[in-house]
Amino acid sequence: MDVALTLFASSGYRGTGMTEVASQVGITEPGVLYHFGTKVGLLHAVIEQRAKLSQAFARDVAEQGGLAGIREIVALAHRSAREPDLIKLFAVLLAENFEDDGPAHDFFVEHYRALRVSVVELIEAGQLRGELRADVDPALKAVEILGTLDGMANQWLLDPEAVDFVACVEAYVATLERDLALAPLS
Amino acid sequence: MDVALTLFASSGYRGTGMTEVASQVGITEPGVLYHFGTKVGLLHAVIEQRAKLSQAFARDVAEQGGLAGIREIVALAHRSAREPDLIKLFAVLLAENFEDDGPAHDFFVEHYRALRVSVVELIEAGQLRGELRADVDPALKAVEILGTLDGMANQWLLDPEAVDFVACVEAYVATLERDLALAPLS
DNA sequence: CGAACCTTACTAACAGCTCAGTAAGTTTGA
DNA sequence: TCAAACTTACTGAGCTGTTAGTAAGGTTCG
Repeated sequence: MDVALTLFASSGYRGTGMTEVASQVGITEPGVLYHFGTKVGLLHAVIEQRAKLSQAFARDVAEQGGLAGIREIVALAHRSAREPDLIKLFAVLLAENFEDDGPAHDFFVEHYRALRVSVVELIEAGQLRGELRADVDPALKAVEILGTLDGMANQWLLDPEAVDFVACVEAYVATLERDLALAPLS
Repeated sequence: MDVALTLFASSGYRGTGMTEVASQVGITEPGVLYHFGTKVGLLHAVIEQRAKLSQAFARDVAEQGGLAGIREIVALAHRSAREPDLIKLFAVLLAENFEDDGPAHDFFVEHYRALRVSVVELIEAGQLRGELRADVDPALKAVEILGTLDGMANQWLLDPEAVDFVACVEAYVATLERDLALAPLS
């Protein structure tokens, strides 16, 4: 599954053959199919394994709530920068599953809905506590925050020499703190 | 090329065969190859045609400079929402070309560098005019703005029922105006 | 005539997947 | 204790379908 992750991340689901997955683990192609049944089975096994970790982390961040939770995004960026293949996997597979009939379309729909719920809860907690300004729509802000992280990551994956992902996230989080906080800091 | 655009957008470059492109225009596969030589030739023809329009629009927006330019992003969002296939094409092909050896890797690297330069110039113009606050790094902000638009569009493409792209862009642009403007508006 | 445009026919490579068989290890029963 | 029965984890061969691309030939039009 580690091999499949790396190959799916670099060549996409459609672009990787079972023969290459098999040869990189030192067995034959039917040997891999014995364990996962089909290629889609392998895909599901890989993404579900990783998604559980990712969503659990998102829930932990959301539980902190408000400004503390937002500041945790920087830690998440540091962790992500150390695992570019994992970020690439999700970016590549997302784009391969925009269409309704993609092999992981439903997974990604649910995945992003769950992530948005986590962020919405984070913002609402901050608003109730009087920590964050009340005139921002949590639903719209959640799309913005998740989208910004994904979009900046995409530019970093494409051109790591030109884009410093961690620096971009730090600057964005600073903006969020400045804009979302109830009382201006400076 | 319109057919290829739609197919590349929905099935990706790797996922579309020349036979399907050909059949949808009513000729055979070698008939298509006669015009574009290879499949990569067709890809280049499609993306270069559309990229010229896209970059010209970005330059026009950037020329306005400062707050007026930022407000133009809303108009861009309205236009994009009417052409989901075009947005999907670039999102899908970007993800297929993260790797150095992708058939359009170099194009996308240059494309995003050019877009970032346009946004940097837009911000710097506003700062020189005293319209935008001077303590934001234009390079980092450019990655953020382009990334946010891409990332929000991705969520919209994946799940149009759950994500209202135009509303998200309007909210984000409002945030930008509030945060980037030198004097707070409210 | 001759160039533009397209067809039919083909090739070599590769895709996912099935099937039959096998070697090794584990469990069960007298 | 020893062997039969069964499970696990594969291999090798092969099936069917599809891929991009080529070679050669023919039609249409100026």
